[in-house]
Amino acid sequence: MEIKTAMTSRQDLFDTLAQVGKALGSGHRLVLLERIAQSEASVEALASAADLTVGNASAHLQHLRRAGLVTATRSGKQMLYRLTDQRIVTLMSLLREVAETNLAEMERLVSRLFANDNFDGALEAISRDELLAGLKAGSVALLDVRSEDEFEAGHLPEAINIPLAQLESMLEELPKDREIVAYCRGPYCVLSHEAAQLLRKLGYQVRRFDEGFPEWKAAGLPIH
Amino acid sequence: MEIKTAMTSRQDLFDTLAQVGKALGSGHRLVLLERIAQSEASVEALASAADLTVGNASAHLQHLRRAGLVTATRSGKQMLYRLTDQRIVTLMSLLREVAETNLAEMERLVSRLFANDNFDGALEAISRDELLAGLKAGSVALLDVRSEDEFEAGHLPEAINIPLAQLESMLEELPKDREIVAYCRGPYCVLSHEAAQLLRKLGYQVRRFDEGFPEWKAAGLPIH
DNA sequence: CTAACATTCTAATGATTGTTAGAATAAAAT
DNA sequence: ATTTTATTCTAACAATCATTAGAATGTTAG
Repeated sequence: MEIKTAMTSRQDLFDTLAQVGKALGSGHRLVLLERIAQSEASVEALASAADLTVGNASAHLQHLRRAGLVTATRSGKQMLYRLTDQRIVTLMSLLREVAETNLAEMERLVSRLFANDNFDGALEAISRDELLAGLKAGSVALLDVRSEDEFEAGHLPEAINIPLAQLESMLEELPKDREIVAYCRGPYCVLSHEAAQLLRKLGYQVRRFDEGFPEWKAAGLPIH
Repeated sequence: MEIKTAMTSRQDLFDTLAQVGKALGSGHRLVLLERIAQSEASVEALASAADLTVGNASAHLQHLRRAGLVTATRSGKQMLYRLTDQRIVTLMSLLREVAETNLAEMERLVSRLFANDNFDGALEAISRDELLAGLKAGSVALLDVRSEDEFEAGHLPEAINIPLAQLESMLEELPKDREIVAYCRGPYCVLSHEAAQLLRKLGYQVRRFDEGFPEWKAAGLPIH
């Protein structure tokens, strides 16, 4: 009898832990989390980022909320969702690493996502350590190609912001004397990739950062 | 059209990533993983550890396998399952930390699991850093209260193994001159807790380690 | 070759989850 | 007060998942 209650409370504990796992067990929710990690955002903004109906997005957000991954506060008519905890970014990075290491399909999907990268490896990514070294040496300029509100909510130091859609018409903003490093939301965000491709076609020295703003912030590096 | 294919391959990628999340989204699978993290084990052993029928355990193990978290090799009539990757232990630790930080219910469940700890805080746990310091100073003796085969498959350096069930009849094995630190499978394993309680009742100087063997190993610390 | 054993597969069941459309709620603007 | 806007809730349905019992597969021992 004693043993049985011990067993069930142990199982209850793992079931509760599993709630957090379950929250990470939906592609739609992972996309929502990736977007929330950039900046707090309204249900409508999140629904559009994840390509969901508002009702459905709201339901997924409740799910994330029950799992303790996000919190919501009201601001006027809107509810703004944010991550409860920077460790959630680390959790997602680790999930990604484990998946990339152990699931053969991931490799195929990643290369399909970045499929138009057919410029003989020129669009190779730059790692966090290389980027830090380049920034210290003053040899690279940072370009943030996310939307303005994501940029406003936080960005890498010294970065300039040109959302991808406006890039071609705002080339004069770019420095000519340094290599440009473009970044965006994270490893599976295509914005920096497309920016790098466009700029390279136009003759710029450019690479993309292989992570994004949330990973930089979660690593405790300085932000603005 | 181009955008649509980009969108779907992006969604496919997150869906595949979500497979790993889903694998972590079941209490039964988390219990299986905790046990597998101790040592490779047969389906029957795993089923019994998680209190499942063999068929059901097998189905869950297939699920974990498809998610890339475990691999299986045949040894005679048995299939032996093991973790693909030490990072999975880290992933579970992070899951636990996030859950404990952000889910109020976790606290209640943890304290219920260790409910008979009513010895005025005497059974307080010792952290990894304190343990390392104590080992270096030679002031603590390590006691592994897991089963023999888990111990054989790997244990903390200098630890002696007395499975909990035999502890009371093997007290002469314990050193009298040092504080004893008991450990077992991990933070949610009750074995070390019950051992510490028993020994304390018998007058020993004893605490429990607040993690377990898998976390120690995943941290890259030396094992035997 | 046959028997015994460990595991996986299959089919059927109930339980849980994802999704949509539309009603209900809550705050802000007219 | 009424309307508009943003979000959540409800009910319903389809899809997926967990579980069991039993058949099928593969391996070892006699």
